[in-house]
Amino acid sequence: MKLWNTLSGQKEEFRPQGDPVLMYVCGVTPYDESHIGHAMSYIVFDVIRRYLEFKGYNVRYVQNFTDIDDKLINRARQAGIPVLDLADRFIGRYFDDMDALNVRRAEVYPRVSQEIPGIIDLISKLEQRGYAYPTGGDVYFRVQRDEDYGKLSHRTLEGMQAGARVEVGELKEDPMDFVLWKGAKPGEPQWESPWGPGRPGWHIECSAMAMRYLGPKLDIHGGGHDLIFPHHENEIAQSECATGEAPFARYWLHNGLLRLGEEKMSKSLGNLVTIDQVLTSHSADALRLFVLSSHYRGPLTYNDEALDAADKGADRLREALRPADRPAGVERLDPASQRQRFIDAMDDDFNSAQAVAALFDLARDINRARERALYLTAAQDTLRELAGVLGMTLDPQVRRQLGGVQPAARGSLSRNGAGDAEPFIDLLIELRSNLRVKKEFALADAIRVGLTERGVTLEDSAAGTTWKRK
RNA sequence: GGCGACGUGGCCAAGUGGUUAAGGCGGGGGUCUGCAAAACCCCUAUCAGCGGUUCGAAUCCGCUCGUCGCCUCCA
Repeated sequence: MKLWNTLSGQKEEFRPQGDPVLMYVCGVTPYDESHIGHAMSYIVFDVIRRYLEFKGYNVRYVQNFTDIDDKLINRARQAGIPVLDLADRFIGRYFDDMDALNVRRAEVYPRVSQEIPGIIDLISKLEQRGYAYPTGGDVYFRVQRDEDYGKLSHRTLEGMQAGARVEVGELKEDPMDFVLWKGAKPGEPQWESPWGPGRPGWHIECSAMAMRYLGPKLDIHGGGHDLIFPHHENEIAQSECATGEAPFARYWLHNGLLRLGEEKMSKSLGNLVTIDQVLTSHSADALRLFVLSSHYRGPLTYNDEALDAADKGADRLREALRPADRPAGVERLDPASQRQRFIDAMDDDFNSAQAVAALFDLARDINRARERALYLTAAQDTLRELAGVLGMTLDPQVRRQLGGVQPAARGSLSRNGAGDAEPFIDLLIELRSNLRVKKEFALADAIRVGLTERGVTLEDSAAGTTWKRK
């Protein structure tokens, strides 16, 4: 199994240190709703985790919440509520979204606000080793002392300082030095420390939390492409300088960024579509299919038409899981070759696009075999299993749930069906079936047309009539 | 300015030296069906442009054009 390592800039054979595989993925700063760029990232790492488990690894998966941060503090001030209350609120929303996307939970979700002692220890260690210095109430990391600084993002200090946007902080020894501890300002959350009251800087928390829950050497560290610099670069610097051990993480994995139109979707640009909004009109499987139909490292452009297409595709896969409508003969459809294609694709740096193609081909094989009355169950089990590795449920009920489902009601409705219309739809179908038996097709067709106009599509088969939302 | 990525059919998107360039969506034709829907079958590309390397390139190299990302908070 090979994966692309941002650190080396090439594909490498995956060799974890041991069992379980230690995996850390940077989480969100919970100051607002999550958007589909977040969905993309966490779907990608969810699939990576699921695939590792499929391959027989145990995975210890940790994801953080950065619940102390400038934006969070500002938002909380605007809203007139405590910072951690605001964080709690959006952490709750985050879990709702991830659950709706069928993203499996991490084993631990450490929060900065609860990890302060570990952070202070880490900064102290850096200070003792000469990698950190206090000044004006803050503590900075001394990049000049770290010979390897820039190795993840593949740039040099000289190259970065040539950038016009670097501002020289008056108290910093070097413009590229970054803050480990911020001195307290009035009205902000603060903790006591050897350098006076304050709060952690942005990058140190991930080092502290990753090391506390996974130890000084991770197998996989993941996040969005936009975290490579400065966040992950700084994480490496802090961690390796503090422990004296390298590498901090053996494999650095980064997903490409989601774009809306010609720009990256981001909170600061304000051009975002929330996960909640997308799931109002598209299934979670469709969103996953959309994300996984292209390679995780490349950029992906969101548009609603693409999601519509993904919905149709997801429907096609669901369709193949329908039970056989005739008794099967002795001949059996063997899914082994498509299964192998799927594995070969995923083994090659998680090439989910090709894996998805294998799934669609398997679906076609099943549909063909159905017409020839072959034994389908084994192949359908394989399709369900492999789709499951990609986190897709292919739940046949899903098509009934979309449309007219309000976001607020999503949580409850997603468990038990379409809501109020369902019994009436069933009644109309029963009526229509009776009319068809009597060959009163004009009336029967009128019912079908009427339902179609209201977004309900009927499908007749030997086994009876089924329906789904458009 | 520095570093990097990308440009494949109507749309989305795999493929990074060599049999017929995956797959999805869309479109056209057909089979099945009372008619539909679904499914199945057939058709729908020579890979931004130019030049080079090679027996052979979408795939390697150079240039041009275009798009995007990072260098500041960001998944």
